[in-house]
Amino acid sequence: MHNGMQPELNEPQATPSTADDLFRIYQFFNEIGIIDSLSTSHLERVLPAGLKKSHFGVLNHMVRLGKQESPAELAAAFQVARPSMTNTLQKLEAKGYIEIVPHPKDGRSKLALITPAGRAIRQEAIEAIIPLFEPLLAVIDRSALDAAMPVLEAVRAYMDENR
Amino acid sequence: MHNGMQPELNEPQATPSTADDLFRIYQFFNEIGIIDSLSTSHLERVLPAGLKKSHFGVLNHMVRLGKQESPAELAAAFQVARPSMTNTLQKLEAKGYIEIVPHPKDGRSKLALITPAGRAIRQEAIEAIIPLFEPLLAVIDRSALDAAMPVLEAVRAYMDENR
DNA sequence: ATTATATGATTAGATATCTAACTAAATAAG
DNA sequence: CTTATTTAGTTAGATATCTAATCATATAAT
Repeated sequence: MHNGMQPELNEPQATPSTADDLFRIYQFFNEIGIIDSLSTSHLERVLPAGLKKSHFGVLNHMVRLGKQESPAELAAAFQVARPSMTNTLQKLEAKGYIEIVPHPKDGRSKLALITPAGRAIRQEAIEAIIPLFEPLLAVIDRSALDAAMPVLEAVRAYMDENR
Repeated sequence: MHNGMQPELNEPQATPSTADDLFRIYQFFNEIGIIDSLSTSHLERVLPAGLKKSHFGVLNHMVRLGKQESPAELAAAFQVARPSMTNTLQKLEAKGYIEIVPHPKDGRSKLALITPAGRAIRQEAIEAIIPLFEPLLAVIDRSALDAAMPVLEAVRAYMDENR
């Protein structure tokens, strides 16, 4: 249904063809791309207060990790450009979900702190997400996820290193 | 390294916990999102003539499928909004890679045709992509892909149906 | 100490994507 | 037939992301 590189159809069957492998990889990334855009729109449709995926991600990260981080650290954690994180943090601050204070030890840097309102909206978001994810458990079970995750992690690690 | 929902740590081990499954799904989508952004930037760094992933996707789709399609059909095939496809096609037409003609049977519609220049740049793009994908064959082998793809396809199909 | 380099954050500018609204044409309903 | 609805494409407006450039501060080098 979707696009893909041209597979070579007349390969000998005994030896796995490199062209075919490359075609599989292309299909793999295509599938990844479609899933990402579908899951992002599904997610943002249920997030409260007009939160974007990136906004929820940061709030959730802050609650989970429980430590104060600089914009640069957050940008690195989420693999986004620094100006993108500046934008995300400005939006969150404007909505009162985080506070941005000067870094006590480094005059160049800052620290992002989650506010009580930020914690509350993050909790609300999680409760909105759960019914979104739950039906998926019928489609992909735990063992299928267990099989897929290492592949995803290997691909990500490779691209992360060879950036 | 990345964000995720809060896993519940004190679950009984005998029964697989639903909260843990939900956490896995969240991690899964996170991994998907990171891979998509990394692979998109890797891809666009090597694409010729400033082609975007979406531009290459359309050209490649046209060559592979070999039939003339309308903007609406292309938007559906790539799961993007129609105005997005309008934009993509206008860029491709401006660069001379496609031509857009009226649909012979439907006055509302149009047809996108690839030009010789479009075929040439698509071929050039493929040759640029191959060395990008090849090292990945050392990281993910065919059997790992075989294991992962059905999971991806199941997730995509579910989200596609429950849009 | 002074200068050069590296790092953190932001601003500026570009662009791809989205939703909502609009126009035109085809199809269905009456 | 005439009208209502659906479908195709585009325009308008908003926004999240990116790269390049700028400014400030910290660290290294001389």
